[in-house]
Amino acid sequence: MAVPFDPLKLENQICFPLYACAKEIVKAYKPYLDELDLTYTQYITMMVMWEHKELRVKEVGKYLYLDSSTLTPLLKRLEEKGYVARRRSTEDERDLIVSITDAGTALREKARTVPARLAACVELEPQKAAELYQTLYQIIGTLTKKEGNFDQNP
Amino acid sequence: MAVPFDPLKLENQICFPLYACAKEIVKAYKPYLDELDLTYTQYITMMVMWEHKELRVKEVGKYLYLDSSTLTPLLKRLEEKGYVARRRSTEDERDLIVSITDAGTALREKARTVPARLAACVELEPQKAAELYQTLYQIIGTLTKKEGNFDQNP
DNA sequence: CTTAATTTAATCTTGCGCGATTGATTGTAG
DNA sequence: CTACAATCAATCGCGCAAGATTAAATTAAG
Repeated sequence: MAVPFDPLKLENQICFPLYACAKEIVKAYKPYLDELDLTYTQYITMMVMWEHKELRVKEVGKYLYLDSSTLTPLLKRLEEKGYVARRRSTEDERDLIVSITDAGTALREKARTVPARLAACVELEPQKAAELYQTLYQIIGTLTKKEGNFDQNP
Repeated sequence: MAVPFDPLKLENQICFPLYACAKEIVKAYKPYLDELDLTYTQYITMMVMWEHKELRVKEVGKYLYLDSSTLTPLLKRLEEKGYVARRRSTEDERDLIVSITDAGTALREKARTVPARLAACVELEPQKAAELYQTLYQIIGTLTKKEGNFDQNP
């Protein structure tokens, strides 16, 4: 009665729940991020800007694993909303420098309660969360080392 | 010297590595799926079709956590490639029935080696993979039970 | 039987995400 | 100093995702 293991069945995939879970989490953020008029990607971009105040587009991309084709239009939208400023570097005009504005810094206060409210939705035990965190970064490390060097210190 | 825990720092997020990891995995699939002329979403859709042969769009969506606004154009593309057929149900003309074609079934053979080749890229220990699998489905279950009833038996 | 509510796929709009290309700027080799 | 390579941000095309709306078909209620 041994049922042969089928590697092409959806339920035997490890990648599918990862894909689906990421989507569901982004969806869970939506009501909270709507209050801030941010999408999820804009939100994590603001996190990077809250921490670093001023970065080149390239550096933002290193933190988020995104490139200019995604970030350029996204940063323009954040600029329209008034949360960041964009200007060319005078030393090297190829670089575009993104910096946080006062409105961007103020937005951080409005965002303070978001992580806790989301955590309440996810209801994940701290130990499992820690394991998940470690495993995910291990996979990211394995995959990004193969192609492309993601040294986080530019 | 206690550094206060900052819930708005990117490195303190559990959701960000989930989001980034899902993206990197889809990227890792790309070279293998390019050989099949499939995108990742098309690939998991084909998995559902390989298993079930014939489903309504609604049912495909239940398995993949996707709705018609994503699936309708995607299934049309799979139809253009010749891997699925689309027809209205005669009993209930609201339902559109998707069925696997011979070419779709044949594609399964070409896809057989994909899971193993991807697993080789990810290099995840079986025990960690099992933990990850369990945790992800736990989160998906928590999030999808809040809004929307995802009973997989229609 | 007729009207109203429900279900379903399709459509529309917005915003990623990424591969590929472009164009401007800078660095380097001869 | 000049040609060539490298490095950036920006652009383009395509394919998701998801919310909102639409239109057709079916079911339920009066």
